[in-house]
Amino acid sequence: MMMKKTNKSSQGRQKIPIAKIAKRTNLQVTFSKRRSGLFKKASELCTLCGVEVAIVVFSPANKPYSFGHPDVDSLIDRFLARNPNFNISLADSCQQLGEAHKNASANELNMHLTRISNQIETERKRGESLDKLSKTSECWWENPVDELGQDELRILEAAMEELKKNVNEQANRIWMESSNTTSIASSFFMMNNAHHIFENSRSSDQVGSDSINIPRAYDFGFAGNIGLF
Amino acid sequence: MMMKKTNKSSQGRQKIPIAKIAKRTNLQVTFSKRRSGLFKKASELCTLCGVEVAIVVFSPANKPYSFGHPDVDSLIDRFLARNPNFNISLADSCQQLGEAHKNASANELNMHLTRISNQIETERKRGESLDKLSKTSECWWENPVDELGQDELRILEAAMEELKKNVNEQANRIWMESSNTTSIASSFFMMNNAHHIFENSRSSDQVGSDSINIPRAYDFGFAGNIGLF
DNA sequence: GCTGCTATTTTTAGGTC
DNA sequence: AGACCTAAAAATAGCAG
Repeated sequence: MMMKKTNKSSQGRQKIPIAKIAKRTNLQVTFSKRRSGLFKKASELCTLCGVEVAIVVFSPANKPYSFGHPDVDSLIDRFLARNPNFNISLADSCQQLGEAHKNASANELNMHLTRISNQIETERKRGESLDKLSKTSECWWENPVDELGQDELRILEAAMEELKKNVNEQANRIWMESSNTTSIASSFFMMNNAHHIFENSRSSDQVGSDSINIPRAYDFGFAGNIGLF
Repeated sequence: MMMKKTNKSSQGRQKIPIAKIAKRTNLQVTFSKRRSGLFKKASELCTLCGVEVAIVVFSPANKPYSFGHPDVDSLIDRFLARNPNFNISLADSCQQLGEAHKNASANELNMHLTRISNQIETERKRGESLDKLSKTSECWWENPVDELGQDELRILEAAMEELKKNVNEQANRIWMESSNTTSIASSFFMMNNAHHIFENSRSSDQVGSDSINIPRAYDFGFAGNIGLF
C-alpha cells in the first residue's frame, strides 16, 4: 500500500549459506546472536515441555558458554550415568584405573583424577535426588563398612560383589519410576557464561534465574582474562 | 495473486504462550519438533562459526537425547575440566570415595562406580588429543608401576604426591595452548538419541556424520523399549 | 511416533547507533 | 559487546495421513 521508502534502511534478512563465515567481525556477531537464539530456544523447550536441557558451547577462542535448566552440572552427571558397564566391580574399576595410569602421561594422570574427584564431589553434593531410592536398599552392606581407612577398597570390593546381584532389579525399578513420572522439579533457568579454573577461584557468570546477571571478571592466576569472545 | 482456497487446509502457525503445554499429545509433538529445531540450530552454529556445541535433553519421561559436535563426551570432559580442586591427590580421591560410600545407599554406590568407570573408559578412549603433552612429562613415575595388581593404588598414591608439583605448570601450558589456537578440528556432527544402559548393551542411535542414521531398537534386558519419546 | 502441508510467528542478516 | 531497525528467511502449530 505505502510506497516503498526510497531511503530503505535495510534490505532485511539476507540468506547465507550454512558454511563457515569468513569475515571475522561478521562471525563474531553471528555467534553472539545465534548463541542467544539457541539458548532462548532451549529455555522455551524447557518451559513448554517441562524438560531439562543443558548446552555447552565453546567459542572460536575456546571460551565456554553454557545454558542449563535446572543446571548444567547435574544434567551432565545424569547424562554420564548412562552406564556402558554397569556390572563392573570396584576392584575392576580400580584395576582399570591402574591400567590406564600405566600408559598415561603425567597430564593424563592428572586429568584422570581431576575428573574422578570432580565426579565424586558432584556426587556428594546431590544425592537428595536419590533419597527416594535409599529406602529400597537393604542395609547389609553398611555394617561391614565402618572404620575403613585405607582398607575401604577391599571391603567395598566384597560389598560390590554382592551388590551386583541386586543391580538389575534395582535398575529396573529406578527406570520404571522415572519413566512413569512427568514431574520435573524445576524452578529456574540458568545461563552460564562458563569458565575454566585451574587454580581454585570460581567465578560464576550465570545468566538467568529471572534476571540477567552482572558479568564478572575472570580470575586466572596465570593468564588473566582470555580475550576474544 | 491466487485467490485463497476456500477449503483452507490450515490456519497456519498459531501463537502459543511460553508455558507448560497441557495436552499430552500436543506436548509430545512440540517436544519432538522443537528438539529437532534446537539441534538443527546448534549444528548451524557449529558450521557457521566453527565452534563446538554439546546439548543434553532429558525428555518428560527422562529419556536422554543429545547433540554434540564433535561429540558430547569430549565436550563434557572439557567443560568439567574447569576444576575447583585441581590439586587433589589420588589418596584423597580414594578416601573421598570411601567416605562417600560410607554414607551411600546401595544404589548410590553403584552410581558412584558407574560414573567413575564410565569416566575411566571415556578417558582411555581418547588420549590421542593429549599426545602432544606426553612429551613434556618425565617418566619417573612409570618405573615403579609395573606389576601392580591390587597394590596399584598405593604406588599411584605416591606417584600422585609427586605429580601434584607439576600440575599447575602443566595446566598453565595446556590452557595457553588451547586458548591460542582457533582451530577446532572438526569433521562431523553427531546427534545422539542417547539411552540408558543397565546391562551392557550399547546402542548408538547417532545422527549426523554427513547423513542421517538408521534408527535402532533399544536393547534393555529388563524393560524392552521404554515408551514415551 | 513420522512426514507433509500451510499460514503465521519467530528468527535473524545486515545495517545504524 | 550490546540495542534497535527492517524485511526476508526460517521455524513451527495445528492438522492430515
